[in-house]
Amino acid sequence: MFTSPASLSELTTRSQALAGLSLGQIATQLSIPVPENLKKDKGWVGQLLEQVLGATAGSKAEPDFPHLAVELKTLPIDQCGKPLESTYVCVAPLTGVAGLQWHESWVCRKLQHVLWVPILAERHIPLAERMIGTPFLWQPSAIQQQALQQDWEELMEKITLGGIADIKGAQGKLLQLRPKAANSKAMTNAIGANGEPIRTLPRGFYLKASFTASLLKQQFNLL
DNA sequence: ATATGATCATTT
DNA sequence: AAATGATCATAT
Repeated sequence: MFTSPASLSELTTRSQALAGLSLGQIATQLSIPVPENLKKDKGWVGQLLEQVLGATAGSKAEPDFPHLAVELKTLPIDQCGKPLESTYVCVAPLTGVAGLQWHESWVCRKLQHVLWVPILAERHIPLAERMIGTPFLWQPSAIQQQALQQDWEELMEKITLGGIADIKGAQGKLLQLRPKAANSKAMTNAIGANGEPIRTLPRGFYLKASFTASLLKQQFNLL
Protein backbone atom coordinates (compact mmCIF):
# COMPACT_ATOMS: atom_id res chain seq x y z
CA MET A 1 0.00 0.00 0.00
CA PHE A 2 2.80 2.40 0.82
CA THR A 3 5.46 1.39 -1.62
CA SER A 4 8.37 3.61 -2.43
CA PRO A 5 7.66 6.16 -5.18
CA ALA A 6 9.31 5.18 -8.46
CA SER A 7 10.00 8.68 -9.70
CA LEU A 8 10.41 12.25 -8.62
CA SER A 9 7.04 13.17 -10.09
CA GLU A 10 5.32 10.33 -8.27
CA LEU A 11 6.92 11.46 -5.03
CA THR A 12 5.71 15.01 -5.65
CA THR A 13 2.18 13.88 -6.51
CA ARG A 14 1.94 11.62 -3.51
CA SER A 15 3.33 14.14 -1.09
CA GLN A 16 1.13 16.96 -2.32
CA ALA A 17 -1.93 14.73 -1.98
CA LEU A 18 -1.30 14.94 1.77
CA ALA A 19 -1.76 18.71 1.86
CA GLY A 20 -4.65 19.69 4.08
CA LEU A 21 -4.79 16.39 5.95
CA SER A 22 -4.25 16.26 9.68
CA LEU A 23 -1.62 14.10 11.32
CA GLY A 24 -4.45 12.24 13.03
CA GLN A 25 -6.05 11.33 9.69
CA ILE A 26 -2.79 9.95 8.38
CA ALA A 27 -2.08 8.06 11.58
CA THR A 28 -5.51 6.48 11.37
CA GLN A 29 -4.88 5.33 7.78
CA LEU A 30 -1.66 3.72 8.92
CA SER A 31 -3.16 2.33 12.14
CA ILE A 32 -0.58 4.18 14.15
CA PRO A 33 -1.51 5.53 17.58
CA VAL A 34 -1.08 9.27 18.12
CA PRO A 35 0.95 10.16 21.22
CA GLU A 36 -0.44 12.81 23.56
CA ASN A 37 2.46 15.09 22.82
CA LEU A 38 5.95 14.93 21.34
CA LYS A 39 7.89 15.22 24.59
CA LYS A 40 8.82 11.56 24.47
CA ASP A 41 8.18 11.04 20.76
CA LYS A 42 10.12 13.84 19.12
CA GLY A 43 10.65 11.88 15.93
CA TRP A 44 7.04 10.75 15.59
CA VAL A 45 5.97 13.21 12.90
CA GLY A 46 9.00 12.50 10.73
CA GLN A 47 8.51 8.77 11.00
CA LEU A 48 4.80 9.08 10.17
CA LEU A 49 5.64 10.93 6.96
CA GLU A 50 8.36 8.43 6.10
CA GLN A 51 5.82 5.64 6.25
CA VAL A 52 3.03 7.30 4.33
CA LEU A 53 5.43 8.34 1.56
CA GLY A 54 7.17 4.98 1.40
CA ALA A 55 10.59 6.12 2.55
CA THR A 56 13.15 3.54 3.52
CA ALA A 57 12.67 3.02 7.24
CA GLY A 58 15.46 2.35 9.68
CA SER A 59 18.48 4.28 10.79
CA LYS A 60 20.63 3.83 7.75
CA ALA A 61 23.00 6.61 6.79
CA GLU A 62 21.52 7.28 3.38
CA PRO A 63 18.77 9.45 1.85
CA ASP A 64 15.17 8.62 2.65
CA PHE A 65 14.58 7.82 -1.02
CA PRO A 66 17.92 6.33 -2.10
CA HIS A 67 17.04 5.74 -5.76
CA LEU A 68 15.80 9.32 -6.09
CA ALA A 69 18.56 10.79 -3.90
CA VAL A 70 15.93 12.78 -2.03
CA GLU A 71 15.95 13.59 1.67
CA LEU A 72 12.64 14.01 3.52
CA LYS A 73 12.33 16.77 6.13
CA THR A 74 9.26 17.83 8.07
CA LEU A 75 9.20 21.53 8.88
CA PRO A 76 7.08 22.75 11.80
CA ILE A 77 5.58 26.17 11.05
CA ASP A 78 3.19 28.62 12.69
CA GLN A 79 0.05 29.97 11.03
CA CYS A 80 2.07 32.72 9.37
CA GLY A 81 4.21 30.08 7.72
CA LYS A 82 7.27 30.79 9.82
CA PRO A 83 9.42 27.85 10.97
CA LEU A 84 9.12 27.07 14.68
CA GLU A 85 12.40 25.20 14.89
CA SER A 86 15.76 24.86 13.25
CA THR A 87 16.22 21.81 11.02
CA TYR A 88 18.64 19.06 11.92
CA VAL A 89 20.78 17.97 8.98
CA CYS A 90 23.34 15.43 10.17
CA VAL A 91 25.96 14.72 12.79
CA ALA A 92 29.21 16.63 12.50
CA PRO A 93 32.39 14.60 12.05
CA LEU A 94 34.94 15.84 14.58
CA THR A 95 37.97 13.71 13.79
CA GLY A 96 39.74 12.60 10.66
CA VAL A 97 38.36 15.51 8.73
CA ALA A 98 41.51 17.27 7.55
CA GLY A 99 41.18 17.77 3.82
CA LEU A 100 37.49 16.96 3.71
CA GLN A 101 35.91 18.94 0.90
CA TRP A 102 32.47 20.54 0.90
CA HIS A 103 31.21 18.41 -1.98
CA GLU A 104 32.17 15.25 -0.10
CA SER A 105 30.46 16.34 3.10
CA TRP A 106 27.25 14.84 4.41
CA VAL A 107 25.75 18.29 4.72
CA CYS A 108 26.23 19.01 1.04
CA ARG A 109 25.08 15.59 -0.08
CA LYS A 110 21.96 15.57 2.08
CA LEU A 111 20.92 19.03 1.03
CA GLN A 112 21.29 18.43 -2.70
CA HIS A 113 17.63 17.47 -2.93
CA VAL A 114 15.12 17.84 -0.11
CA LEU A 115 11.39 17.20 0.05
CA TRP A 116 10.15 19.73 2.61
CA VAL A 117 6.85 18.94 4.29
CA PRO A 118 5.56 22.00 6.17
CA ILE A 119 3.30 21.19 9.10
CA LEU A 120 1.19 23.68 11.02
CA ALA A 121 2.52 22.68 14.41
CA GLU A 122 1.98 25.43 16.96
CA ARG A 123 2.28 23.88 20.40
CA HIS A 124 -1.28 24.68 21.44
CA ILE A 125 -2.66 22.57 18.57
CA PRO A 126 -3.22 18.97 19.62
CA LEU A 127 -0.87 16.67 17.74
CA ALA A 128 -3.64 14.82 15.88
CA GLU A 129 -5.11 18.09 14.61
CA ARG A 130 -1.91 19.54 13.19
CA MET A 131 -2.25 20.11 9.44
CA ILE A 132 0.08 19.22 6.63
CA GLY A 133 0.87 22.05 4.26
CA THR A 134 1.95 21.81 0.65
CA PRO A 135 5.14 19.77 0.36
CA PHE A 136 7.75 20.86 -2.17
CA LEU A 137 11.04 19.69 -3.58
CA TRP A 138 14.01 21.99 -3.16
CA GLN A 139 17.53 22.08 -4.52
CA PRO A 140 19.93 24.79 -3.34
CA SER A 141 20.57 27.59 -5.79
CA ALA A 142 24.17 28.44 -6.61
CA ILE A 143 24.00 31.34 -4.19
CA GLN A 144 22.47 29.28 -1.40
CA GLN A 145 25.00 26.53 -1.98
CA GLN A 146 27.85 28.97 -1.79
CA ALA A 147 26.58 30.45 1.48
CA LEU A 148 26.14 27.00 2.97
CA GLN A 149 29.60 26.02 1.84
CA GLN A 150 31.11 29.08 3.47
CA ASP A 151 29.46 28.37 6.82
CA TRP A 152 30.48 24.74 6.60
CA GLU A 153 34.09 25.56 5.76
CA GLU A 154 34.39 28.01 8.65
CA LEU A 155 32.95 25.53 11.11
CA MET A 156 35.03 22.63 9.82
CA GLU A 157 38.20 24.68 9.90
CA LYS A 158 37.59 25.48 13.53
CA ILE A 159 36.95 21.81 14.30
CA THR A 160 40.12 20.77 12.47
CA LEU A 161 42.21 23.35 14.33
CA GLY A 162 40.99 22.26 17.74
CA GLY A 163 38.56 25.10 18.25
CA ILE A 164 35.40 23.10 18.80
CA ALA A 165 35.17 24.16 22.43
CA ASP A 166 34.32 27.70 21.51
CA ILE A 167 31.95 27.11 18.61
CA LYS A 168 28.59 28.53 19.64
CA GLY A 169 25.24 28.07 17.94
CA ALA A 170 25.43 31.68 16.82
CA GLN A 171 28.34 31.04 14.48
CA GLY A 172 27.28 30.59 10.87
CA LYS A 173 24.67 32.44 8.87
CA LEU A 174 22.55 29.60 7.52
CA LEU A 175 24.17 26.56 9.04
CA GLN A 176 24.96 26.18 12.72
CA LEU A 177 26.67 23.62 14.93
CA ARG A 178 24.79 22.58 18.07
CA PRO A 179 24.76 19.64 20.49
CA LYS A 180 23.22 16.46 19.15
CA ALA A 181 23.19 13.90 21.91
CA ALA A 182 21.12 11.94 24.39
CA ASN A 183 22.12 14.46 27.08
CA SER A 184 24.91 16.79 28.08
CA LYS A 185 27.00 13.92 29.45
CA ALA A 186 27.33 12.07 26.15
CA MET A 187 30.88 12.16 24.79
CA THR A 188 32.69 11.63 21.53
CA ASN A 189 36.25 12.11 20.31
CA ALA A 190 37.48 15.42 18.97
CA ILE A 191 40.59 17.54 18.56
CA GLY A 192 41.77 19.76 21.41
CA ALA A 193 43.30 23.23 21.33
CA ASN A 194 46.81 21.79 21.07
CA GLY A 195 45.96 19.12 18.56
CA GLU A 196 45.56 16.49 21.27
CA PRO A 197 42.58 14.08 21.35
CA ILE A 198 39.81 15.19 23.67
CA ARG A 199 36.30 14.09 24.63
CA THR A 200 33.46 16.44 23.88
CA LEU A 201 29.71 16.63 23.37
CA PRO A 202 28.61 15.26 19.98
CA ARG A 203 27.44 18.00 17.63
CA GLY A 204 25.16 18.18 14.66
CA PHE A 205 24.66 20.57 11.76
CA TYR A 206 21.36 22.44 11.75
CA LEU A 207 19.75 24.84 9.29
CA LYS A 208 18.71 28.00 11.08
CA ALA A 209 15.02 28.84 11.07
CA SER A 210 15.73 32.11 9.27
CA PHE A 211 17.13 30.13 6.35
CA THR A 212 14.25 27.65 6.11
CA ALA A 213 11.94 30.67 6.36
CA SER A 214 13.57 32.04 3.22
CA LEU A 215 12.98 28.72 1.46
CA LEU A 216 9.28 28.90 2.30
CA LYS A 217 9.15 32.46 1.12
CA GLN A 218 10.87 31.52 -2.11
CA GLN A 219 8.39 28.69 -2.64
CA PHE A 220 5.13 30.30 -1.56
CA ASN A 221 5.85 34.00 -1.77
CA LEU A 222 5.00 34.45 1.90
CA LEU A 223 5.40 37.55 3.99
C1' DA B 1 28.74 5.25 20.79
C1' DT B 2 26.61 6.64 16.30
C1' DA B 3 22.99 7.32 13.31
C1' DT B 4 18.03 7.90 12.33
C1' DG B 5 13.84 11.05 13.45
C1' DA B 6 13.47 15.83 15.70
C1' DT B 7 11.40 19.03 19.70
C1' DC B 8 11.93 20.68 24.46
C1' DA B 9 13.12 24.13 27.64
C1' DT B 10 16.08 27.47 29.45
C1' DT B 11 18.59 31.54 28.39
C1' DT B 12 19.17 35.74 26.14
C1' DA C 1 9.91 36.04 21.13
C1' DA C 2 13.90 34.10 19.27
C1' DA C 3 17.75 31.45 19.66
C1' DT C 4 21.01 28.35 21.92
C1' DG C 5 21.91 24.40 24.45
C1' DA C 6 19.73 20.08 26.25
C1' DT C 7 17.11 16.17 25.60
C1' DC C 8 13.92 11.84 24.10
C1' DA C 9 13.02 7.28 21.51
C1' DT C 10 14.75 3.66 18.72
C1' DA C 11 17.88 0.77 15.80
C1' DT C 12 22.47 -0.71 14.87
